[in-house]
Amino acid sequence: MPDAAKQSVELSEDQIQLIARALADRRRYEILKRIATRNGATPCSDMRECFDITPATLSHHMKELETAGLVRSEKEGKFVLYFPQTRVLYAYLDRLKSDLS
Amino acid sequence: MPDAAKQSVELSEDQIQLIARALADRRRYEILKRIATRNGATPCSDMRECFDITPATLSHHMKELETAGLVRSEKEGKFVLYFPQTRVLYAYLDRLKSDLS
DNA sequence: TCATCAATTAGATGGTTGTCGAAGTATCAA
DNA sequence: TTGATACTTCGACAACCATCTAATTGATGA
Repeated sequence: MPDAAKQSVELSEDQIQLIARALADRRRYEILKRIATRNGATPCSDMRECFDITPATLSHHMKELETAGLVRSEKEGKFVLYFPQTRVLYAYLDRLKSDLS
Repeated sequence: MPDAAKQSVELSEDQIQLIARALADRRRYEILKRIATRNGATPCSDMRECFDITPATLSHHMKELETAGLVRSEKEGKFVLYFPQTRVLYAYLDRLKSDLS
């Protein structure tokens, strides 16, 4: 785990729910999995090919993931790149652990 | 963490989704939190008082939590007791960690 | 400038789900 | 046996959400 991922992040109750709901959709889960395991930039186009999904639907899901704080986006010309926000994921895991065990 | 919680549990893709969806509702999250932190039996009646909730709605949520495998129930006369299934929660956390980081 | 490609937004639709009241089932005590 | 209590199931309703098509914005290259 890189140092950046160890920095603690404060998650509000609302963000906890946003994250939980973001993870509760199968497609979003798979998309996030892909972005997370890449550990670098994932272009939007990459996912369109991979998931047999409409651009509109993909855009919707990406917004959900970004609103939840699980990914960050950057524009690169006419493309969009996505980066996993590992700190937020770890903060969520820590929160689940401390709330539910 | 008790030994029982360390035993690994195999979670199917479907169960992953069931758990994620179970956690995605605020009320269910609070209910589970209460059951989990008790670390023993939590009577159904206990939650009715605590959460200002209709019996029907509570019953619905408990079924969701139980179907997801996050709690186990036992009938005690006319009461129902709930027990946290810590192993399942930990299996879910492990899964998130390995899938998403 | 114009055509093209990438992605977002708008609007519509169908399916899912959280909620409740009412009826049903099960248990216990008098 | 009767009544009360604890919970479940049923049926309905409203809100939410994933999905799509079509229209829009924005950037690139010819």
